Amino acid sequence: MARRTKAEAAVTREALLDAAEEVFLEKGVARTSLEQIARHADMTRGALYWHFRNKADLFQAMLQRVRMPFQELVEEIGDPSLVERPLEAIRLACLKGFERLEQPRYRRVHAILIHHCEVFGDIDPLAMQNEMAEEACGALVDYCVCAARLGHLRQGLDPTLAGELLQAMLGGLFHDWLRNHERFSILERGTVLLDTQLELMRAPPAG
Amino acid sequence: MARRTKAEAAVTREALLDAAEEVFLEKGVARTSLEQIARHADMTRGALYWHFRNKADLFQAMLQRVRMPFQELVEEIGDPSLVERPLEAIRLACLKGFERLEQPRYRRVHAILIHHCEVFGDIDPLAMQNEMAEEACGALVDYCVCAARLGHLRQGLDPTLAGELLQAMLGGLFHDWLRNHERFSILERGTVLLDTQLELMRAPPAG
DNA sequence: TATTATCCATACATTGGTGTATGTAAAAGG
DNA sequence: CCTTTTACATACACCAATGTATGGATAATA
Repeated sequence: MARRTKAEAAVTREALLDAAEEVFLEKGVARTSLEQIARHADMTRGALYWHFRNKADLFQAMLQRVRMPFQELVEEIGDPSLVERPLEAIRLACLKGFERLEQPRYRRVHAILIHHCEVFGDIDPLAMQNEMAEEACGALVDYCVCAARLGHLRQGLDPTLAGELLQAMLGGLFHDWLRNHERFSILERGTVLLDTQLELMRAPPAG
Repeated sequence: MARRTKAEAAVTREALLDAAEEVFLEKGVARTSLEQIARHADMTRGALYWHFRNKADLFQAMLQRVRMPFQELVEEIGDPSLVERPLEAIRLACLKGFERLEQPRYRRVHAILIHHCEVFGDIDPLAMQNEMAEEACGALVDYCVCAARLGHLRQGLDPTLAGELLQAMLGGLFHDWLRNHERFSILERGTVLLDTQLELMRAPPAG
């Protein structure tokens, strides 16, 4: 067969990553061979081994396409007045995250990372999950501490505990949804649950 | 070698299950061979294949030792007055669950099911997780509906949403703890988080 | 006590997957 | 236009794991 141009090669690489997402999600990472991925992309293992060193390398490249740190979500909103309304910042950032998660690529890759892969090679999925959770948790606690200083939190509610409650609730929702995304929309249910929880934690209007 | 007595054979079976727990948790289910499990129990694959048909059969037997349905926890408390205090029933049942999860066997097997195995053979871990989550969620919602009827829930708080919030929060805590149980005690942090959340959802004392 | 079934160890055949080596035709680059 | 490199396909050697077949020694049991 003829050699492909650079652009075509890039397309091939993306196609291999797309195929990896689909097959990983369906069969699990451990049970899918590189042969299955290659055939699913109408390629051979030769193409796969040219673009990636092995399965672990392919896996990391797949993750690289769906990075979504919590802080960036807040910054993307681009509303400077949110500094004075930390609870609203949490709300909008979470909604932005929900929306992004409903894109097939984000949903699939996160589902693979959390529910469809084990340790293999030099890949430790739990370490990656820990990193992401730490980032999100730390930010939420910080925002809650800030909210408490501004008197936005219900009296007597420890701000750290408030942040950890949010972290736990969002994490549980996240895991539950990724387990079977067809049961409900994370954007719809997430919005309702988040608003309810924030309402419980918010200081009642003065007067 | 000599044939073992029935009691010795039972001990062998348990030893194989214990070994499976430890190796599964350390290496992941997919990456551990039956040979590794057998050697870790000072046995050979011969013993393993005599007691279990294959890895999937061994896996199911391992799960069988740690069943913990939510309703049983409530019944085990054996306090009939809890019918009139559904929020307290939730609280005590969760605390009982936390305590049980700190036993190595429960912790290990649940960690394996949730974080260290993929689909294999006729085993679908996600389906099992779904079953357990459904049980717990349904019960929590029911208890919250009951609490609302008794006027124990904060005014304006939808009882179904309250139950789903609890479900999400507990699930998130559960997953987070199983990911790395050395970071904190689920009994301690779970108690604090649960009490905080219940306090937020409880109707303020009249008057 | 003779027989049978049990409990396991050992040995073997088979297979699916990996990594690499080699082939090759065209695109890049001068 | 010529050479080199690229972007794969094909082929091969290797290994680890599985399942089963067989062997053997004793507990169970009648």
